[in-house]
Amino acid sequence: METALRERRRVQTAREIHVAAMELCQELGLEAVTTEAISSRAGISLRTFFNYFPNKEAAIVNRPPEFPREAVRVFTEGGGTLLEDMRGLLIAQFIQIDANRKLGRLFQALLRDNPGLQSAHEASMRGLIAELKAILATRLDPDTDHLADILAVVVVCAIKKGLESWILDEDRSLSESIDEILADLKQLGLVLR
Amino acid sequence: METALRERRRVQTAREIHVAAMELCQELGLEAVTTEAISSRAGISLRTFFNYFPNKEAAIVNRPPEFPREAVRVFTEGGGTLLEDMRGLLIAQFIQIDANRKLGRLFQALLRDNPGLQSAHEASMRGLIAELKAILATRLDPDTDHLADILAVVVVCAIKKGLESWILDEDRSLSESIDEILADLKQLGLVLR
DNA sequence: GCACGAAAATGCATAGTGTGCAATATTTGC
DNA sequence: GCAAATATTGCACACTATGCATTTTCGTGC
Repeated sequence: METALRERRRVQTAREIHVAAMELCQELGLEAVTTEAISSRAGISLRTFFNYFPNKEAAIVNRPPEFPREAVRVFTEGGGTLLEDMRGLLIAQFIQIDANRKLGRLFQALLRDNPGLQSAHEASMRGLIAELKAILATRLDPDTDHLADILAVVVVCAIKKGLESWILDEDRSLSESIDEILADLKQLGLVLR
Repeated sequence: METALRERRRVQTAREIHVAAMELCQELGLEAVTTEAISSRAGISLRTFFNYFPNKEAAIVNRPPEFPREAVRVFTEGGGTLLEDMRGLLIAQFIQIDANRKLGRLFQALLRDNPGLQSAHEASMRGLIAELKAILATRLDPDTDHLADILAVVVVCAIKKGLESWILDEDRSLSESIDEILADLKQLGLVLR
């Protein structure tokens, strides 16, 4: 267990920086936040901040949670249609966000109020898109597998939309939002015919 | 015509900065390029550089050409299916790029070789997506108009893919690439059913 | 032509960013 | 406890980006 503990500590530190960054952004607005202030609140040196994140935007945005391995396995082996099986994948993903609903809500608010976060957000989404692309590729026929990346973009875009409406609305249930996303995708299929 | 001349001059200066930035990026790689060097090569002061662009990435990426007004009008009034009429829109857009094919090719190469340009590129694409969203909204039924933004994302993503393969391949014709884009979109419609 | 005013370019000062490097501190396996 | 690996930190430094005051340029009306 050499790495396991250190790894956990690193994750913990990254999280503390992330939370400090988000709080400061909420209090002062993105422009007024400095890496210095973030480091100070997180209880680390400025230099250490840059060991964890390349800039303040990245610290605020952090990374979206990965798709859970188990859900990915079920999806790749899944027996339903693509969209049906996607439902399980999305639920597994959303559950992780739901677990930190408070931070999630805060982040969505920051994103809405600070346009300067968009680029960093999209950068972090690229990772998710790449992941999803690989997952989708396992389910696509040889004649449609070149669509994997564009399909991944579509789904992640839909997820973003779903998150926006879900996380800002207290009364919205998880499955409600997901079914809305899937309905949108199905409808998109019709429009593109 | 007080502004017209000045406006043209501004556009010209912006273009000179843009070209200088691209050349330097090609010669030295993104990391080694400084705003100072760009300004110097463009024959302006560093301070003036920041009157035109917020950072070096933006100068290299510049902005994609807008959809030509006339083509937009034809599209919104168009009598064919969505995808059929989109063809005209894409052709009008690609023609503008074709007019500066050399710079376009250079830019695609820079984008491929310098991952640090991705964020700035996507930022510039957001403008195009917003534009396209508004255009598409004019053609969508009330029951599908909430799909305008996701549809715009899909199309722009397809355009990006088309550009990548088109602009890097000497022998590829404009309409060939566009038809490939449209075929992809149609196929995507099937996959999403 | 010429003077006026708007727009653009510039110089300067300054706060903030991000990285390399070397020194120090901490943790881990033994 | 000790040695190796890993993490944190301080420092120096080059670069980024902006506000502000000044100068330059240029189109306009006389």
